[in-house]
Amino acid sequence: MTRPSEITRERLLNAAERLFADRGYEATSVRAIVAKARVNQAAINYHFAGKEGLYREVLRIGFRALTEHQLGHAEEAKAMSREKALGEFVRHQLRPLLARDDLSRHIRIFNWEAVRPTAVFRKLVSEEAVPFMGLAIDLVGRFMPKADQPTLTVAAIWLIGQCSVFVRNREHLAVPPASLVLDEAAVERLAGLVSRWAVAGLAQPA
Amino acid sequence: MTRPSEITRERLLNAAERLFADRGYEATSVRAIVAKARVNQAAINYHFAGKEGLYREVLRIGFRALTEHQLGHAEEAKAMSREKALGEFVRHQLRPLLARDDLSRHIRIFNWEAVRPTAVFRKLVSEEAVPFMGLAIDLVGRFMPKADQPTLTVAAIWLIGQCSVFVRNREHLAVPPASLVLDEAAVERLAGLVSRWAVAGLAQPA
DNA sequence: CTGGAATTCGAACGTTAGTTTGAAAAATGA
DNA sequence: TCATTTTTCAAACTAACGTTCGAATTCCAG
Repeated sequence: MTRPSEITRERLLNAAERLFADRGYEATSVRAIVAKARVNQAAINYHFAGKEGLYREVLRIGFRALTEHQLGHAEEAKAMSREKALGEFVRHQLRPLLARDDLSRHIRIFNWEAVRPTAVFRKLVSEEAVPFMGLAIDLVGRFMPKADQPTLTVAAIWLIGQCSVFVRNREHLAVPPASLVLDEAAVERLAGLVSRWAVAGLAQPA
Repeated sequence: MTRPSEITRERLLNAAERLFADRGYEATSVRAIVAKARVNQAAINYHFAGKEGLYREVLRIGFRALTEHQLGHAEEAKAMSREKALGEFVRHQLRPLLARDDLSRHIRIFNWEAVRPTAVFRKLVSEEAVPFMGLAIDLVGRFMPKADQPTLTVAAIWLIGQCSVFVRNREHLAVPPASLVLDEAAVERLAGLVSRWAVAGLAQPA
């Protein structure tokens, strides 16, 4: 096993993750990736058998990281009150508004996929079980113990959508007519507002 | 004034609107547009000075139609109870889930812009006053008479986002794990659910 | 060392994108 | 009708895209 090529692989994955998070899959060219990674043009095809292969790998890493992060907090969440648990969920979803870390980038990439799912993504979700939606369904289920499965599914999507609208429109919100300032305090307030609205909506008698 | 070319113009606008609504701006090629419109390749550049010019015109038409439609219902809305008004707003936003008419296509195009705003779109919203957001702010203001402007803005975005998540993810929702059937009855139920959740969230004491 | 495998490299390939061109055709007003 | 303008058309152009290629280089076990 020879692997000094690991450096090139790592550089490509790192550069690609950032560019895919910022611009989405289609708008990111392989030339931009190899330039940012400072490797040769043909490196992507050699190491990942093409742009799609590279993207698949980035998605896989994102999946793993996200579900691990969520599952890691799943136990704690069960111990919290349902209101507290929902607040944490919302705060986590709004994270990309401020942070520029790995987790935020993963969320942003999946936000791209929510708009125009690539074939790569579709295949991946069908192959790998995604406990993410399951977590959201469990969460809303604590507010609606008597609801049936379709209603819970809708409620979970509704909850996720409430957060993603802010994440996705981040650039939009900073300029008029919205003119939101998105500093740390503002995001904290935002998370508080959304949580309270969501709690009130879910907790009401059906 | 000579204008037998109006036919070509109209055909281009019609074909372009449908393709832009389905695939977004970038993914729609001029060759696909002229093929669907059954006109010559160079027609777009002759009549609209390029793909961007055509898109700008489609956006302008969409803006006008949407705001007219909203303003047309603004008077009626004021006469309704706030709950009824919000229900109508939600139902209108969810319209593209079922219908394939002009209005639905316009909404879908703006849903594309919500994800990756084009330069054309940015310029247009900065030039033309968009009373759309104002309507949503007025609506949520009826539930939160004491809230300040930033909170109202956030609330309006929140409300719009609740609907757009379903519109945007329509294809996604039909397959597992969500597996939603989106027939007329289901959309009606969905609008009812979202309305009630939103009302409960907004109406609660701050 | 050293020979064979792994990796890097620059150049080119074939395709598709939006746009431009200049001549042909159609429409218009005098 | 005729001279002029407007509109259509087929073809070519330039740029960017993802990919492929073969030679050059680097790596590592024997």
